[in-house]
Amino acid sequence: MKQTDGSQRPPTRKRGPRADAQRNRESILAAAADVFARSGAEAPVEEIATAAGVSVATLYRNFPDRDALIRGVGRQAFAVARAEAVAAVAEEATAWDALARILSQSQSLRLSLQFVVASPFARDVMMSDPEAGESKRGILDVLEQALRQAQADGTVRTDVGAGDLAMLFVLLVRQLPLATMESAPLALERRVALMLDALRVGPGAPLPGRPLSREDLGL
Amino acid sequence: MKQTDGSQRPPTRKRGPRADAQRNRESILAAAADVFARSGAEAPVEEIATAAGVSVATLYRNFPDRDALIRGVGRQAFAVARAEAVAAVAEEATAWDALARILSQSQSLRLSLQFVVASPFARDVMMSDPEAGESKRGILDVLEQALRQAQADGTVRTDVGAGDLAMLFVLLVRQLPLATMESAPLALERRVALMLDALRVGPGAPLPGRPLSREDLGL
DNA sequence: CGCAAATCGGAAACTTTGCTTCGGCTCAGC
DNA sequence: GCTGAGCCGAAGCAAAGTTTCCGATTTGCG
Repeated sequence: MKQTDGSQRPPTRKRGPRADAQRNRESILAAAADVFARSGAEAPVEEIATAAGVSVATLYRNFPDRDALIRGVGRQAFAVARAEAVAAVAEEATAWDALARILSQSQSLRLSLQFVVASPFARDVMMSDPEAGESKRGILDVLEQALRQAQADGTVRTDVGAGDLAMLFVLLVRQLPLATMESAPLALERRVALMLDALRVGPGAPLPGRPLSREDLGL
Repeated sequence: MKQTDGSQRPPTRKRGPRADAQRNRESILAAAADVFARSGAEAPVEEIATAAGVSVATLYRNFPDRDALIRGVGRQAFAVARAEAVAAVAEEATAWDALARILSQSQSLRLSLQFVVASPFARDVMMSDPEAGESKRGILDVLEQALRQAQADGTVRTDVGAGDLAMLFVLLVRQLPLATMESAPLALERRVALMLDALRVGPGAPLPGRPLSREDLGL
């Protein structure tokens, strides 16, 4: 676990990074978030560089090593996830609505949870980063409180905890290798909807899309 | 995709395999099923050999290459899974009971589905094996019919198909890397129970064990 | 009991895959 | 236009896994 880091240095002394370099840094970050979300935190660096439209060497200029890249992406994901969770709680009428919105819509939450529970490597990196730690705590506090509130409201079954939530979510959000790529996003939506239904007390809503057949999985 | 295969040749000509060799072959098969189930179909061969208490070279004597090993384990898993599915349907009173029993108890079904939907590699191997193909079809026929029947009985929601079932199952059955290893089996049980609850129409049963907290996942 | 063939295990050879660095070329910014 | 920050292709490494070799051991039968 190295402590190197790709953050822009404080604007003391010297010029800042060149404009195109800055642009590159951002598209790397975006591409990495994307690739990590889809293929897990151990996705090869080259895939990310390609997705970002730069060469590996360029990626390495911005992030000295894998750790730094993970940290960069993770920090951002954590921060955004927290903001989204807070916003959902503030804006939705009920705890259940907030929970449902967060779980079904926050890309950043998916990535964040993937980092801390699905990948031992990313987990180590993020756990040793104080800044990320704070965001992480924030996310979980919000989530846990929303869950408790929803349970108190009687909308969520009381025999699940925040740990169950995180676990289910991480597992269900992974995408299967095959499964006729085009229907993948819909399939994901269905799984999450089903999970929410499973958590909820009382009758839920019908699932989006149509039932998946054997053929959809190539069976 | 090679076509080599480790099956015992027909008893024509020559002596059969030596007794200890036969024993080894079986413990390799068992160990492999175990390791594949836990770590996925791309688990290193060495891990399997160790688990079986033999050396890699010995493993390679029985199964000329990775393909052959996968095929050996897969065929067996498919066959057992089909038998278990058939037995469940025959012995349980309702389609729902059969479905629940199959999904929550069949180790072989887990492995089988993992092979065909979770691992591109194993999928290729198994898909190109005619013998396995027949078992596979058998499993899915039984499963699908049980699902349809349960839906007709009004015990399972009608907006899911066999594909959804397979997908959910495969995803939920994977075990997370961390999560304080000792509680892993229980956590698995909870996930499957929750999934069954999600599929079922009307009120289900409480989940086994206790709610998982943040701490259970080390968060 | 003793031999020959079958089998085994440790270690070496080879392959693959992903990470990281190098060195010359290019272009943004003054 | 100059100049250094920044870019890219390609090469150098390292780790991990697969597969093969070969001398040592064991089984099964006479």
